[in-house]
Amino acid sequence: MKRNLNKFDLNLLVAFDTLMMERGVTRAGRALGITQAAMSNTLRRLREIFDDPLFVKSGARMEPTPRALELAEPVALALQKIRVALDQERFDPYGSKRTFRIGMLDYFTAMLMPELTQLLSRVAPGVVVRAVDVGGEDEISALERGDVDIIFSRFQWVPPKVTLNRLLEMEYVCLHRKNHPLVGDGKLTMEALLEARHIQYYPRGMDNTVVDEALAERDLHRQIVCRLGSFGMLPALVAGSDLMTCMPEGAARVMARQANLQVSQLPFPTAKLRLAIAWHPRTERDPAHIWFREQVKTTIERSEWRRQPE
DNA sequence: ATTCAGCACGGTACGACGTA
DNA sequence: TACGTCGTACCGTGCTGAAT
Repeated sequence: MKRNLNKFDLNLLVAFDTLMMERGVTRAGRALGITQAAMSNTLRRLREIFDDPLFVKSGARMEPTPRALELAEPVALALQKIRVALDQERFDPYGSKRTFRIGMLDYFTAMLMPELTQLLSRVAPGVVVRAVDVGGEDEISALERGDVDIIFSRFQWVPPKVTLNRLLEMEYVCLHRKNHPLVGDGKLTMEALLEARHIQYYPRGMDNTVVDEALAERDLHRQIVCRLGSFGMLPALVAGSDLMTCMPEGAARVMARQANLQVSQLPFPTAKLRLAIAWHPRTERDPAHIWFREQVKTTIERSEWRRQPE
């Protein structure tokens, strides 16, 4: 059902969110600084709009209906974004000359930086972003030392004092040159994958790749003839040979576009790469940091490499 | 918690007026 | 004549207090 936002009173979402938290009309009204009667009327309007009771009496409390539970998270997230946006008025991005440091592996840099810098050139032309290559356990200590402002990475574990915001999951894929002799009609078979010679990319802090772990579970191994600790030479090596490499889909799409390569789905399932950003609580309420985290999140949410290829 | 009556406030429509 | 601004009347919305 489509709603016209012009006709929708967005204050109702604040009331809904408060009802979810307080589980009572009187308590929610008190929290919002209105009388219980006004709150009851607000609930009536919410019920009309969503065509659902939303909250039903259960003992002394008003419990949410399934429809209310369905709405709760998206409404809370939207309100959180608005609150963050309103907090930003104390930081002037357009006039700022600040440098923000992101700790991330080099292939995340390739994924994030083109679109992030493009976004910043419009909204904060004086802001500088510095990519700091950190890996594995170093990531958290770099954050704690204040060497970086945020980390964009996969995290197996973070200490409780670090705030983590999971953003996306990504499949692993295989990257190779176009018209590769082992890849017929654009589909990569297990036989071809095992017959091919591979470059293994192993950034700092990642001893074994997810793909090799998934193969090992099947008692299989790919032929690794070259191991690289950095991302820089990968596109040229893959483009100029019959070597294949496996990596997260987002990075593979960026590389494929840059070096005119081909991305193929793996012929077996692997664990997904779970990407998140993390920051230290001391920067939690800092308007400049809040603003910068939003820019990073927005870039990731809108990024080209998250969209399905045509 | 719900409903109702009364009240305040803001938005909209419309006419009068001034200006280019 | 067209356009913008201002004042006024009307209406819808949301509030409070009281009754249920």
